[in-house]
Amino acid sequence: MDVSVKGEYALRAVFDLACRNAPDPTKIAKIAERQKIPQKFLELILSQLKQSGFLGSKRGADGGYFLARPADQITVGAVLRVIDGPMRLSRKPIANESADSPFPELWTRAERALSSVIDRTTFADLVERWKQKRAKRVVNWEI
Amino acid sequence: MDVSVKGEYALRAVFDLACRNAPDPTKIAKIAERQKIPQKFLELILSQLKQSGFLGSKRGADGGYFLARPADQITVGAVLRVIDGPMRLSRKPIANESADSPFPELWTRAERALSSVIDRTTFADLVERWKQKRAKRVVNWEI
DNA sequence: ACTTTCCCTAGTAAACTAGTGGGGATTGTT
DNA sequence: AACAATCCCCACTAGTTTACTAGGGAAAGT
Repeated sequence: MDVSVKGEYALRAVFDLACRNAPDPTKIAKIAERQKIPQKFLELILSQLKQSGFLGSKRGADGGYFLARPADQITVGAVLRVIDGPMRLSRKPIANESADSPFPELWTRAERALSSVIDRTTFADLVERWKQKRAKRVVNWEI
Repeated sequence: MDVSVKGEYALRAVFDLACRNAPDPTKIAKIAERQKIPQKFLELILSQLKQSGFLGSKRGADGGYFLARPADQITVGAVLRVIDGPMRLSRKPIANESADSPFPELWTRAERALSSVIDRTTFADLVERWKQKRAKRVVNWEI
């Protein structure tokens, strides 16, 4: 029960776009190269992220992908959910399964806990934290 | 990224044993019947739970399985981990992958959140909550 | 026209999931 | 000692999912 490779690629791709928050599109090839993702596979993923409304695209000579809305309005959880499917601990109960079990309540608690992290973290947060971390490291190197 | 059927079976089996906290062993067939788990599959799971130290067993005419330690010392998380594998959001970094990414930190936060639920919930907790719930329901019916 | 890009459908090897089957080893009972 | 009940162990498998790859087609810039 971990995030799929595909899911991680999707996050890395969105993060890549969030870093350069330029409005001009970034080419698939560039993202693939920087993030070390098989290009054809990435095409698939980006297309899916577009269908889901996270990304926009432009085609032709200097086309590419770009964020469809500001980075502080895209959460890690939302991206993960469209790529990897709903991220629940419980599974859907089969037909006439007696729900007389202590687990459903446990699952909702667990899901809430998980959600409190991934649905409250936006890509803007990630970029900011990452920049601060880099800054810190540079300072330490200088000393 | 949800709990496998096998994982859920394991939890239900341990819960079943935790409910009747008798020291005398319970037969696989009984657990399978009560929890509606394919018997042969359950054998596999119980054996694995025994290898991992959660259960003990006795064989022969009236053998069966029993909890190897008190229910308040077995957590949901621990059981889930031995059956479904480590429950991390991150995946192991491949060889020389640059760890220069904002995700590892996010994953540890998410894992901690999840852990705060599943590693702090013991089967004793589950049994207690479940009994209270039943009691409540009965009272409501009576009124 | 021509190239560069995104776009779309399909296929596929390997791994994993959720089981099943067959028999052996132990233990309690007759 | 014979026997039945039970756990124990190893292998096998249909179906699904994962992580890709192949091969083109459509639009936009120059």
